[in-house]
This record gives sequence, structure tokens and C-alpha cells, in this order.
Amino acid sequence: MPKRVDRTARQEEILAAAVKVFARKGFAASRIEDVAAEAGIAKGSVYLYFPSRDALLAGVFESYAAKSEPASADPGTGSALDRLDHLVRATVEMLAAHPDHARVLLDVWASNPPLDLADMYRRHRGAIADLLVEAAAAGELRTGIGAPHAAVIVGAIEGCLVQSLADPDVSLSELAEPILQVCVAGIRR
Amino acid sequence: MPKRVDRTARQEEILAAAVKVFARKGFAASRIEDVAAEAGIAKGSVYLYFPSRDALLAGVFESYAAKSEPASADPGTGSALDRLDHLVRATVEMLAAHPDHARVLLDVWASNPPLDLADMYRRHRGAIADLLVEAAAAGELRTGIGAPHAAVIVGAIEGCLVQSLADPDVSLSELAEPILQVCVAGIRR
Amino acid sequence: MPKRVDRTARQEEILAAAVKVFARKGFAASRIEDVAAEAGIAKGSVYLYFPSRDALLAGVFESYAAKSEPASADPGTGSALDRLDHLVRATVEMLAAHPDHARVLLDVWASNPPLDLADMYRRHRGAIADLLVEAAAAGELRTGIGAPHAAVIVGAIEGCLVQSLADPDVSLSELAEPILQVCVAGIRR
Amino acid sequence: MPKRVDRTARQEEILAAAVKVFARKGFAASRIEDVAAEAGIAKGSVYLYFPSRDALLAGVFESYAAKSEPASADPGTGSALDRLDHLVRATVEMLAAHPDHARVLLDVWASNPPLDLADMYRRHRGAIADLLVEAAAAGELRTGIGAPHAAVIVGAIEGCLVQSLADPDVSLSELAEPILQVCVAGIRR
DNA sequence: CATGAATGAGCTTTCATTCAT
DNA sequence: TATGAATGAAAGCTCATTCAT
Repeated sequence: MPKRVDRTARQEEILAAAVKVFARKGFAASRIEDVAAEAGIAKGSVYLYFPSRDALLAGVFESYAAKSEPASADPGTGSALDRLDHLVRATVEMLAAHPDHARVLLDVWASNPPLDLADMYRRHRGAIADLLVEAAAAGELRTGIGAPHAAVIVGAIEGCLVQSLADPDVSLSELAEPILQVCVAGIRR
Repeated sequence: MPKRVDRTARQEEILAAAVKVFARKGFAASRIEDVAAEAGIAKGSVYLYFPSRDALLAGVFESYAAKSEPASADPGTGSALDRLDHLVRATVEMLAAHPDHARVLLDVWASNPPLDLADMYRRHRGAIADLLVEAAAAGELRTGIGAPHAAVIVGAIEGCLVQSLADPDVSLSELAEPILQVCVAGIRR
Repeated sequence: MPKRVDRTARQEEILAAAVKVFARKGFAASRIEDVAAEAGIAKGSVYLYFPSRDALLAGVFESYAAKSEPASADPGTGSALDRLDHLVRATVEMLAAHPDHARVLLDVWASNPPLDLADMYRRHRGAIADLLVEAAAAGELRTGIGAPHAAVIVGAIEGCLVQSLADPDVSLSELAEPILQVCVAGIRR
Repeated sequence: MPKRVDRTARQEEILAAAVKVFARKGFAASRIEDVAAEAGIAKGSVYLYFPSRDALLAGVFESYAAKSEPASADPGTGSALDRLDHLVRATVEMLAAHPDHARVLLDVWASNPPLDLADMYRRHRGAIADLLVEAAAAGELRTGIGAPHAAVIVGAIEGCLVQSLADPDVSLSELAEPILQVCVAGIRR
């Protein structure tokens, strides 16, 4: 019989506040007190849910990683390339819909201790590589295109995200089509 | 002819030391004293060349931006697409040759005050967009491919760089060909 | 007959828990929550019985002072020196039997605000001084021995206790005889 | 060519300030800033000489232990018991002359992590035990008196010190004679 | 120019205490 | 009574920056 809100709900409130604050001023310049204020609680209360400032960043990263988990959960229909198209589109849309989370991802780079970005990218590449291999087997791809190109596709998405975060004139949503034209249509036989 | 090294030379020694240190432990965890030690000088002396810790990061960023300044300075020869191929290749090689600088670029994201990443990306996109427009005019591109796709190409390079920095198993050099196959060969008519 | 245990009984349960915890890690490093956990109750409940953390230490000290209250309550039989022998022996045994309380006594020194150790020592010296005066009057003591030597006897006991607490190789029980030989036999005419 | 004062001198200034402050309000209630203020320097400067607050207490303890190192360094002259008399007297005088250090010793008990009091007592007992054994061999002691009684003598001194610290009415200096009468004269054959 | 001791603002973290349930 | 989530004052420690030498 918890007092009012259960641990998980309160934890997520704090995480949501942290995402906002970190996105606004960067993790390095964000104080625990800023997060607490944004969440409408006292500084010390943050520590009832997260053991340290770093854990807060890790928490945000995890929630991001979960969100960005390939929407490929959806087995999809159609050819492998169609499903690749769908996966890329879904990923871009997800990222465009959560710019704050995406912005914090960049802070994760500077995190100390380092958080496991490698694993996240590995999973993304894996999901795409699987589709590429399948498409190649079905003869849908140009000669010479295969699993190694997954990194390029993941990179194109990530790189466009970065540009959109750095430059308000660049819209990630509007880059969805160009990405697909280059990364999907461009590799088709 | 002052003491032994002139102001500029000493400044660059310090910048070189800063790149090494920042790349090793991240900007956030790097102290002025670490940089001074790496440069073999005293902490206070750093301030004779840089007004603040942030200025040091800015200096490193500027030297990176200069390096990454499109090798397009070289007007090059051949068709626009050939020159695009050359530009992408040169950029990837430059990045692969300076992993420390590249690593620090990510810290620039977390910098406070923010440094002008937008401008750097803008210039990269501009150089590539020019070639795309020229190639399109020459009828070398598939229909629908043009300036907006410059962001995708820049992104693919940047995104592959990020993956290679995050994951020692990913080699940027080895991604050069896949990038070209997708981003250059893939847009050819 | 309230709930299950009356106020006093519950207070003493908490005090017993406090002694254990304080003896284990020292007062300075002991948190109210540690004491509550040891007592099997919630943190906040401690405050229903003690107004503050300091009051907890004071409570432990008082219970110690009460215990160490000269067993001289027993008027005893035999000569004054025999009764002194008995008193010293009883005191040492009491201390040896309650090492936790004794350990906490040392924390009382570091307490802020200070607790009245002076009074406790005064009472100990008083009880012993009375016996010394009586013994002197009966001609049982060497010339020059009297009330001022009570501090030495109290000190010898206290000092041996301290050594036994500091060093597991020193056993207070085994020091009982040496103390008596020096402090009682040694002052006999 | 140090700036103005050498490390060691400055370290001792800080230690001296620490002793004063700790003696005045107890270690637990003493803040680093209090010590710095007493030493006339800034808070942060303390950390140039001591790595932590605990190290400050350890430093004070060490300087105390050094001071209290048996004045027995003096091989002395006369019988073993004469030398014991001299040693006890010198020890008491040293303690009486440095009440601040002695007061801090009690805080050392509450220290976390614990400092090695056991070793200090061991050395004191050892010095005295040596004299007792020598005196026994020379037939100067009552039957049954020997090395184990060293703990009683050390304890008597320590215990008297404690009483004098707790109670301004008790003077350690004035207890020197009673201690000698009980602990030295009392064990003589 | 070079140095590195000194400074002190500022941050993270802890925990005694309170109080709504 | 009992609870434990919430609070916020307090303190240890770090480190960018300054400046006397």
C-alpha cells in the first residue's frame, strides 16, 4: 500500500523531467536540483529513486534504447526491401517524435562512466543486416550489397538526426524520403 | 624571434595535448591540469594561451573543422559524380586518420556554451549539394535526387564515424566502400 | 495494558538495538535507520520514543551509567579494603560483561552536545574514596594513601577497559587480578 | 624554490589548527572550514596538504603518537624501578602539557575508519613491561608482579587522563604522585 | 613568460527530522 | 501508534581561475 504514487510511476516522472532538462541545457550543465525542480520535487527526493546523477543519465539512455528498439518487432509483410523501407521509416519517425531523448543521446557520449552505445548500434545494425541478407537472397539487391551496408543505413539515419539536432533548419522528418531514396531505393537491383 | 617557440607553435602544442587528453577520458572528465601535464607545462601556463577551459574545447573543435573542411578545395577533375566520389573518400580518410579529433567532436555536443556545429555541417552539406546539383544538371543522377540528399550523404559519413567510435569492431576505413556504393553508386542514373 | 508492549519496554528495545549498532560501527557512522532496522521497526517510529539521534546516545549512556553505578549499593561485609576489593572486582566484571555498552562509552566523548561523563566518574571516585578513607582510618593503608588515590583506581579500571577495547589481545577479565594486585594489595600497609 | 613556506611547515600549521579546533568542539562537530579558518587559509587549501577530513584526524593522531612515544628513549640511570618512576612521570607530564592532543585522542575512538590505537597502547605497554621484567629479575618487585601489570600502569595513566579531561576539577599533574605511589611504590618489594 | 600555491564558488550526496496516511 | 516518502540544510570535496614570485 504505497503512499500515493508507486515507485515506478514516480521514477518515470523523474526520468521525464531529466530528459527535458538534459535536452535543454545538456547533461554536463544540468544539476540534480534542476531535474528535481522540473519534476516538482525536492533535490533529495531524486535520490530515493536514482542512486546518483550518472544513474539518471543511464536511466534516460535506457528508456531511449528501449524506444529505439527496432520497430522491427513487427514482422511486417511484403518483400524484405519493403520491410526495410518500413523499418527505416518507423525509426526516423520515432526519432523525430522524441527529439529530447535524441538530444540526450549525444550527451551519453560524454558520459563518465561510458554507457553502452555500442550495443545499441549493434542491435540496430543487426536488424537491418538481417533484412539485407534476406533481400540479397531474394535477388532484390544490386550485386555487392549486403550485411556490411547495414552500418551505412544506420549511419545515415543517425547522421541525419545529428544534423537536425544541430541545425534547426534541418528537419529530420523531411529527411525521411531522401534517406529512403538513397538507402533503400538506391540499393535495389 | 622569441624564446624558442612562438606563441602559435606553443598554442598548437597545447591543442595537440588537449586532443589527446579529451579523446582519452572525455572533455567532462578532463582537467586543465591533465592537459598541462600532457603538454609538459604548468597548469597556469595554459592560461597564457587560452582564456578558459571552454576555449580549449573550442580550439580543438576549430582545428577539427578546419581539417574536415571539404578537401573540395581541390576542384578536381572528371564528372561531378567522380568528384563526389573523391570528396567522400577523402573525407572518410581524413576522419579515419584523426580518430582523436573525431572523438572530441562528440564532446563538443555536450559543451556549454554550445559550439557551432551547425555551421560545420552546413558547409559540408553545401559542398556536396553543389556537386549533386551539377551532377543532376549533367543528367548523371536518378530522377528525384538532388540537393536535399546532401544531408543523407553527410549523415552517412558522420553516422558511420559515430559507430566506429562507439564500437571497436566497426572500422571506418572499411566502411568507405559501402558508403560509396550506397551514397554515390546508388544515386547514379 | 496497551497494544502489546508498553512505552518503556519498547524504549528499551530500541536502546538495546542502538547499543548493538553503535558498538558495531560507532555512533558517528550509525544512522537512525540502522537502529530502527536492528530494532525491527520503521525509521519514523524511533521518534515516537526518542526526540532525536542525540537523545538515543544519551539514553544509551544513561543506561550504562546506571549499570556501572557502584555495585557498592551492597554495603558488603568485611574490612574496608575487602569491600574495596569486592567493589573493584564487581566493576570489572560488570564492564567485561557488557562490552557493547563500554564501547559506546567512548563515542560519548565525541558527542555533541557533550554528555555528563564528569558526573559518572565523580560518583565512581566518591564510592571508592569513601572506602579509602574508611580503610585509612582503620589503619589498613600505607601512609600517604587516601581519597586522592581513588582517581588512580578508577583510572586503572577505565584505562584497562580502553586497552581491551582497542586490542582484542587484551582481555579485561584477565586484567582483574593485576588491577587488584596493584590497586588494592599495593596500597595495603 | 618553494613559494613561501615549505610543504612540511604548512602541513604542521594546519595540523596545529586542527588540534585546536578538534579539542574545542570535538572532531565530529568540526568542519574542514573551521580548521581552515583557524589556520587562516581557505577551505580548499587544506586539501593541498591532506587528502580528506579523516586524514586530518589521522595526522593529528600520528603527531600525538609520536609525542607520546615513551620518553623511554632516555635509557636512564638507576634501578629499573627508578627508571619506571621516571618514565611514568615523564609520560604524565607530556600528557598534561598537551591537553589538546590528548583530548583529540578520544575522538580517534569514534573515527571511521578506525585508527590504530591498539598499536600505540602496545608500544606503551611494551616499554613498561620491559622495565617490570628487569625489575623482577633484580628482585625489586613483590612476588607475582610482572609484565602483565604493565597494562594496569598504562591504564592508570590513561584513565587519569580521561578523568582530567572530563572534569576540570581533576588535574592530571596533581595525579602524578598518586599514580606513582600506587603503580610504582605499590609494587615494590 | 612560467609557475603552482591559493582561492572559493558550486556541486553531489547524506540523513535527521517531519508528517500525511 | 506506526510508517516511510519527502524534505532541505549541511558538509565534503573538486577544480577553474588568479596572481605573487
